[in-house]
Amino acid sequence: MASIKTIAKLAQTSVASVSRVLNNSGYVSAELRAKVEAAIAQTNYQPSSDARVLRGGKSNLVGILLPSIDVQFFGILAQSMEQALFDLGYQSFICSTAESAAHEARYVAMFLSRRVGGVIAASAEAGAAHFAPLRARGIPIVAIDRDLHGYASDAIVIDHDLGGRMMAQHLIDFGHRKIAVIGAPLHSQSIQRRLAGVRAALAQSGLEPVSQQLGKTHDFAQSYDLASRALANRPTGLIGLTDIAAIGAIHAAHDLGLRIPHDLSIIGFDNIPSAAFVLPRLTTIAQPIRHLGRSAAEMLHRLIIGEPQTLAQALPALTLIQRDTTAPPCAA
Amino acid sequence: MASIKTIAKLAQTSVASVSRVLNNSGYVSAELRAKVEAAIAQTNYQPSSDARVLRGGKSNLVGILLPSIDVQFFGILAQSMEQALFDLGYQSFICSTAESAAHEARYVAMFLSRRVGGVIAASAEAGAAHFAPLRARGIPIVAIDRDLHGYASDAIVIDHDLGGRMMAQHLIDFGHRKIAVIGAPLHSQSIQRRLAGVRAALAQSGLEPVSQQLGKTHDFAQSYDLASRALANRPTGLIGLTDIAAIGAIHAAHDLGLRIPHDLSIIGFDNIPSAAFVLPRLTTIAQPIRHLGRSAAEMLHRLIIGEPQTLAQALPALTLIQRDTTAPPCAA
DNA sequence: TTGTAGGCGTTATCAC
DNA sequence: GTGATAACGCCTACAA
Repeated sequence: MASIKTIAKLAQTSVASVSRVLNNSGYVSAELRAKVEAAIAQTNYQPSSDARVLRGGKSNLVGILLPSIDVQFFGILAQSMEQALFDLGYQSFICSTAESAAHEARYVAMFLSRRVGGVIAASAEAGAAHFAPLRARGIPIVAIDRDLHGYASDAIVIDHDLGGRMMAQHLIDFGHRKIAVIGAPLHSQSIQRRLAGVRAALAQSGLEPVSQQLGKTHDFAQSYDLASRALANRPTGLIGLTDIAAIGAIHAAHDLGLRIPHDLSIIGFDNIPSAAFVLPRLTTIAQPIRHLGRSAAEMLHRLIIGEPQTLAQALPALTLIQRDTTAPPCAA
Repeated sequence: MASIKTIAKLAQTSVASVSRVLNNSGYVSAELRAKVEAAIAQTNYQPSSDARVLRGGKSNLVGILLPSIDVQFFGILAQSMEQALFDLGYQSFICSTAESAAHEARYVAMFLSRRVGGVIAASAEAGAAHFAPLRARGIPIVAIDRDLHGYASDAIVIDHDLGGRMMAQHLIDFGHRKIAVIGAPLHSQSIQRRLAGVRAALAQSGLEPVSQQLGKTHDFAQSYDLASRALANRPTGLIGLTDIAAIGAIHAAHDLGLRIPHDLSIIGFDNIPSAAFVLPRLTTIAQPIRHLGRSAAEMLHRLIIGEPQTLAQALPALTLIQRDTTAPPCAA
């Protein structure tokens, strides 16, 4: 593998001069610079990041910890973070933890040995102790989607509680009284928060869910099962804590012969692309996913370079997107 | 940052001994080992990968080049590769290239400076020259989903041509004669191959697409537009070169008042999770996505350690999954 | 304007 | 069994 020495030899000069043109620091004659650049081009030489880091430079590596990237919400989030970070000069390890603390711990150990400059995490557990070694070394951590009480330097987390309230209120405003809630994964902090918001709004109207079904995995098939169970209680409105849950519910309702929104109103959360492309089109609360990703990337960057944070980290608001799955309940 | 020296000092011994317990090589007395391990635990010390690599070790880094991970097909693929690779001891850079050769080149340069041990790529361009520097250094490249003529060490690519034929044949077997094709992104090699397969099968039955609409971006909204255009030619069957295309077509047909499959049959390709959760449920050709990802990871690993490849890299076959969007054409 | 040398954290080679 | 030490590739004083 070509090293700086190889280039120096090729250009008949010293490593110091090569280094100078590489970083254009110090003086180099135009002539020498030309020779060196020729050698570099010819060899396709790339300085070793390892050596640079070892020498005392920044690693420009960042770790991204997400439950998964095979569900679209996190796929979009991951891509927007990776791209923003790359443009800022960082390279990312995108890690899928499957909501498992054990997995997270393994990845954290890897981050440590790779000397990452920062971490963005949507962790399974709020305030998990395995983040302590990162903190101890002063490595900044940005929490995304979910808090990381006490361990995060900062956070990009939408108001899930409010989101939950919005979902419930939308159905209540339409006049629904028999409302069911389904969602997964149950141990996800954001899901729990949304659920709390839903229940709070319901309670304010003197209501309680006629059925509440939480599952472990975040997929259509399970959502279908949860919804089937919930529908046994004959709600007129159903809240999916994610779009995946809501879409599963559309199918369950369909298979039960229910017409949407005539017999059953359904609302979801996230506004993933599929939400607009199911039939009927799903009413949902939109999260500005890409925006969140970019914000997290920029926030981490500021943390890494030690720039003071702009306090007013105004995240774009959640917005209700009314499509075709919600309407007033039909007098039975 | 704690280094091996810190540990040595803490354990009152030399760096050499610490290194020995770290890699348990050579002799270390139980007593010394205990002291060293205590120091390591206490410090939460992790040896620097950079230094190890510099010293001459393997980097255990691999680069994964994909058009994107915000579409589910690639998200699933990326996650399965990353996980398999991590279990094999590698860390991955998952890079979204947006089908752009320029992006790819930037990432390749990064791979070079990071000294990755191998690369898995679904490249925008077959045989793109920017892979040459990797080849030159003997860095193995596994092509996935799409060939990389001349640049890949090996490839995990399904038979897209066959897949195309299967789609067309399914509709032909049902008796369809007026068949349209839509898909994107048009410059993707796999899309082109599937299209070729479709046209070949059609030609064998003396047919030609009544409309062929290819778009640039891989999303529902554009698919909707492509389908709307294609439907102007009144096909009885429509082939979506991806599930995304097919799902967009379902919506376009729906908005035009067409009943599926009564007025129009639709078939897709990939079998992403959404395919089973649209209404009506999409008939499609299933790719074993996760299996492909794992295979690519294992193949790259074998390449990296220099183990001879098992020639019979039997990939699981493509399978037709008939659901509710295809049926014989209705005599108009 | 250019070159020499030291040191970053590791591991392997050699003495002791 | 254990401890110095060289070397990996790079950058930066410092010397020339």
